[in-house]
Amino acid sequence: MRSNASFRAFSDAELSFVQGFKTGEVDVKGGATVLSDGHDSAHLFTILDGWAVRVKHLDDGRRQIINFAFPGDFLGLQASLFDRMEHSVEALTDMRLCMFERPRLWELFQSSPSLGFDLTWLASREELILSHHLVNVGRRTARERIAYVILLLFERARVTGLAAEKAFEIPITQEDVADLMGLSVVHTNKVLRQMHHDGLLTWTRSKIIIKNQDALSDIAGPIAESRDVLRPFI
Amino acid sequence: MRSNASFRAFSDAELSFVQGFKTGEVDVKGGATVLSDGHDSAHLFTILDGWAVRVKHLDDGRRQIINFAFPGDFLGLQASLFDRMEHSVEALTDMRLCMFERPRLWELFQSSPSLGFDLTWLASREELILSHHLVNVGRRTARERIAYVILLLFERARVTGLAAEKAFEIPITQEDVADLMGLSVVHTNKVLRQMHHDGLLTWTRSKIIIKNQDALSDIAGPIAESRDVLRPFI
DNA sequence: CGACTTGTTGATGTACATCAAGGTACGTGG
DNA sequence: CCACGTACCTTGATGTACATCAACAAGTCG
Repeated sequence: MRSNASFRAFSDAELSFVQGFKTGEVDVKGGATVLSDGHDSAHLFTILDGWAVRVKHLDDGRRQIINFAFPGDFLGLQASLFDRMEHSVEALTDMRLCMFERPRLWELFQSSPSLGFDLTWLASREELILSHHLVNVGRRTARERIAYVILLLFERARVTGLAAEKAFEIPITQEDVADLMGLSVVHTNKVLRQMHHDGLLTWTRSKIIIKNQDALSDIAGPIAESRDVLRPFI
Repeated sequence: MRSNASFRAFSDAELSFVQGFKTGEVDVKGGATVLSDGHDSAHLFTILDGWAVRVKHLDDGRRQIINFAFPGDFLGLQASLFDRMEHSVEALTDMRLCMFERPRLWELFQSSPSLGFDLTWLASREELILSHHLVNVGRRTARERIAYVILLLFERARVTGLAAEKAFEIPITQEDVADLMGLSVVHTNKVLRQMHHDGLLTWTRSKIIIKNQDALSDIAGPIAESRDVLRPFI
């Protein structure tokens, strides 16, 4: 874990505390539901490996992805603070999770201010990303939204180590992009084809190649600029 | 402040700490910009009185409201954690703010775990609300979205003490609703007129009367259910 | 091998945006 | 007090970016 570049360095004191706080690791199969809407959870998780989505299913089948979740992200905080999930978390790939006991969350704040601070940092950062999604879905065209998502995924894949120079593999379908950005699959596909035709990128069966990053950035706009500060440990 | 029902009870220790942490109060005129996009801020605020919006202005004039902000809400956390605002905060009404020094944020976590915990709670709750907005804007019809906002505002006005039984005054225009829910003003107005015609509500110049709350709730769906837990002090 | 998932494409439909015009309240200066 | 501007709301006509429907192609999997 220490070797993973997406975590910040942490002190020995923090390390020993985290070791005590942690109750084990779990493996989850791709496609499984990690946390489910409407339920509570006795555990908190941080992602050690694998990708997930936080997703809201409406009763009539409509589906909105709230955000992707990557290694280093924290899962289940809402269930802990509000006694109930308001969305589900579903594994996109096989995952490895670090598990904590929920009742000890309060203990964490008392014993380790720095880790408490990190938690606030994570929650605030997640909120920042959701505000970006909201701006995109609310006020930007399909082309802008999709360029934004592509760059977002590219950035994340790079950090996670899935990406080569300009090409990367992702466990994401076009339907996922559509459900994140409030579009239909069909329209998403058409925009993607158009972008392909314009020489911006290639998307073939979960492999994406960026052909013209500058042009994509222009379309995506300043909101896509990475605010990728060093991420806290937890 | 203690008398305001939207804050939780707090201990004497917390009280004295907060008194020390606080550097003063500020009054802000309605319409003023409290925090501006792209800038940093040397201060953090909690809202003692008045309403605001957190809003993103795109270069071509498009405008997305990220959320409303009410008494008890915390402003400027993002600027503190990420050294830069990614949206502006604009006062809708005259406001009274409680001001803190940003460098002392870290001190807060060290001295008072309970207040640190509250901060995480607030950040997580804001994230929860943004996820609701995202689901609405991404996957629900104009009518659903607007019913959702009406009930949201009604709930907030009640807590803030602006609302009578079924009628309330708000410092919000139809344009604000449109910009929150990713709609045009014109279409928002048409839906509102239709709702009026259907006997659901009346909206006349910043005064709203709920005529049929059950029907509105049905349209708004379960997402509008208030998750209104007791709010922490800070 | 069929069943299923994912991607692709064209035809058609519609929920929304945009444009244009006017109406009502309220403020402000003469 | 009136003339004027301005902010907000209202309504109809027109346009379009998107959704929906339908069909098929190409993997992939048990």
